[in-house]
Amino acid sequence: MARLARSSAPSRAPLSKERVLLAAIELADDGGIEAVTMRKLAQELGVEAMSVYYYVANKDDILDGIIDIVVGEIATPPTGIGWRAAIRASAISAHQILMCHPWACSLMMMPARVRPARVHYMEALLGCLRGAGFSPWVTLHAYHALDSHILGSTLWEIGYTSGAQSVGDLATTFLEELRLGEHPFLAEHITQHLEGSSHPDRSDFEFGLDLLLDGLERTLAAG
Amino acid sequence: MARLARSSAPSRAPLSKERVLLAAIELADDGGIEAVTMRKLAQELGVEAMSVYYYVANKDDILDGIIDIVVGEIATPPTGIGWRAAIRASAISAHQILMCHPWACSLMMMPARVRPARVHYMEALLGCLRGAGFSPWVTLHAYHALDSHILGSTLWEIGYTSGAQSVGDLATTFLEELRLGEHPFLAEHITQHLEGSSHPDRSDFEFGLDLLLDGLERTLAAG
DNA sequence: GTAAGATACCGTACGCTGTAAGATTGTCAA
DNA sequence: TTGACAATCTTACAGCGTACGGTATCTTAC
Repeated sequence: MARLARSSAPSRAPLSKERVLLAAIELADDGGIEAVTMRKLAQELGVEAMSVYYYVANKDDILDGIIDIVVGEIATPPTGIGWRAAIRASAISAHQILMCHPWACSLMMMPARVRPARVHYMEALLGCLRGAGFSPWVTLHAYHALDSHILGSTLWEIGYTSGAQSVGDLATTFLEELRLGEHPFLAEHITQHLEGSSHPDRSDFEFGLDLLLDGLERTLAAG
Repeated sequence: MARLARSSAPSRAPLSKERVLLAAIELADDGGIEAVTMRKLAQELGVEAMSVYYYVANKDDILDGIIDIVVGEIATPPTGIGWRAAIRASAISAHQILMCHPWACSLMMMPARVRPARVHYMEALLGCLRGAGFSPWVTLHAYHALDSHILGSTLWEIGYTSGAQSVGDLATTFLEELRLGEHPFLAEHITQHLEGSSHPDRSDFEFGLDLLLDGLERTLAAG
């Protein structure tokens, strides 16, 4: 009878840490990371707030968990296509994934948040660099340069694409508040952003990426 | 009499927006950005919480204000020493300033926070690039690549230097939780971080910076 | 001298947050 | 039937940003 009661009320699947984390991601995708509160999350799951704590230690555990799920979606550098193409593919994958979850970038910036999927990603990227013949020293810096570019550039892109309600609003804000007339180079820069992709072949992101890869390639050749 | 009463009670200087912001910076430097609450801030100023609102619109106004003060400390690219040396000097200045205010990096990542000092900084950097002969298109990407590197690398450095209470703690955490034995490249990477500066001449930060500058120099020559 | 108004600050209150502690219910084994 | 365990809920609390309105002091005009 009790068992039947449970199965006859399928409107609420049994909770699990995975279901909690997936609901949190959905909430964050919809309303930003500040929309992820324990009460809203519980409501989304058809449950009371404190019930969530049976599956997670605290809110930080949730944040750690959801960025690790996102990081897990990033393609690690594939083997057999050369280090440069492999790293390029992985970086572009990371950029794409992070653009789908605008909240993830700033969360990932906190270096404390290193969990299994990120460990796996880091290991793969570092291994790719070392395997390509880079010294441990160059590998250290190359990793950070790549990581910084991925997170930093994506963050800027998110800011420009999702931050403004309309192009007009943004332009007005800049013009009035920031006295853009007195800042011609900044005006040019913002115009470029507002006009969208500035180049047919290569995105903003890829330009900076190739700049780094070129530099690394030359470092490797100079050995 | 009343005027005398005020001047005879010099224990509390009159409030001002500047005093509020400076107190907020001090609070953030000491206890991280989460230590900056309206009540603690007011207490620091010898005042009640709501009094602060006479000088700032809301808490976001404070956050905007304090990062703009920090950005204002960054040296813009000096003139007369060539674009490369100028940008290098400015980037190193930014890195140093941001390392002194560990909370500032993640705050700056939010692209909404663009206020006068940052406008001035952006204009100077963009102008330096354009003046060096870079096209608007390359300048756009160069700016983002440099900005990403400054914020991203500094953020990593902050995480490694201020995040862990002790080297032992950190190593133990990684070893046990992240199964570092199964991740040799990551283990190598972390060891490099824990051993401190990996190169006598050039810091971690400068290596990635020079990688970018090299790439830009070549782009300019190939122009 | 006195009234009016501006300036600077404070008290109270509200709705929100994360979460500690303990009660309650459902399920199953002995 | 009894007890143990797992899963969930109830209640409560301290802290957060801040809306609203009050109060004391200073400035100015008449």
